[in-house]
Amino acid sequence: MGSSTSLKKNLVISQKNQDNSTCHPPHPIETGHLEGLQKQILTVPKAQRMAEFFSLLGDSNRLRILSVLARKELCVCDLAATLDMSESAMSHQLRTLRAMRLVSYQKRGRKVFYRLQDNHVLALYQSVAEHLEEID
Amino acid sequence: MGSSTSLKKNLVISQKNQDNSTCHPPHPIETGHLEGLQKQILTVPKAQRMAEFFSLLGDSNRLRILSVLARKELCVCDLAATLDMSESAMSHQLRTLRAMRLVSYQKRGRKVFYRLQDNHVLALYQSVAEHLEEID
DNA sequence: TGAATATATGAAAATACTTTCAGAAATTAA
DNA sequence: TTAATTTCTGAAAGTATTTTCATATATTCA
Repeated sequence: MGSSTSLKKNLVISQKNQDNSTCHPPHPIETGHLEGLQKQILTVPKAQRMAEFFSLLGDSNRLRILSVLARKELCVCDLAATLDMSESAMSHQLRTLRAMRLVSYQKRGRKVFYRLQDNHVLALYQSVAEHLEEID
Repeated sequence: MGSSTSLKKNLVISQKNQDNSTCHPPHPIETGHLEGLQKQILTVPKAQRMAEFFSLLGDSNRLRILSVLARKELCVCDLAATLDMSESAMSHQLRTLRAMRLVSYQKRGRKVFYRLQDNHVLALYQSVAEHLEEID
């Protein structure tokens, strides 16, 4: 069982806007007051890695998969049945979760059982759940 | 200044797989042992709201915008210059951040200054930063 | 071994997201 | 008022992601 992922957007791309005239009616900005700022902000590579991680949680099917696995390890077909997804779609999603090490798996007979890799992710999404209740 | 957003994927869609034969070589699954599970998992609407939130953080430009605003409120054109994005792209991104109430803004003269709405988001992404350092 | 079951995979189709482009709207200054 | 500046907007273009479909691989059982 190999491994590969999607979520490429945040991995590689960069280097747009090579010429520094980013503003469309270009205006003479004195960037002096911005330089200090530029050194402190999230670097592009870090932002990309972080965004890749958040993107992983930015899909309701993946979140539901994680919420099921939080309670019980489960094989692919039961996951698919529980969440009303095709087994193929489930398999693709599990692959991306695997690639980011959010789940681990164990083969038993012809079934493959998936489980959460750790509880860090759960903590994270509980934190978001709270935030969402706050802003309502 | 109106408001509208993207990130539609997690908002509305559902109801795929209307027929219950989700498994491709359909197999007679006894769903009895899954019913308890289905009641406890994240509901689709909740998962969608949560995914929508994570998606918002799932873009490196948006994360960098937030990281800049964490230090200092800034107008659109300075944000654009700092992060090397076009002002139009910046404006579009700020709109989605506004729509999800992660940033607020204040108009002064012809400039519009954006700032973080609260520090909840920062806390969240610090938590992810830690996770990312762990798994390296 | 052959048939059935469970999962995985690549490619194409279906969707979704982000940026650019062209131009509108609002504000300021001359 | 006219010109310049700043931001916003809708639509199209460019890119990315997710699902489906067809098929491959692996395991079990008869």
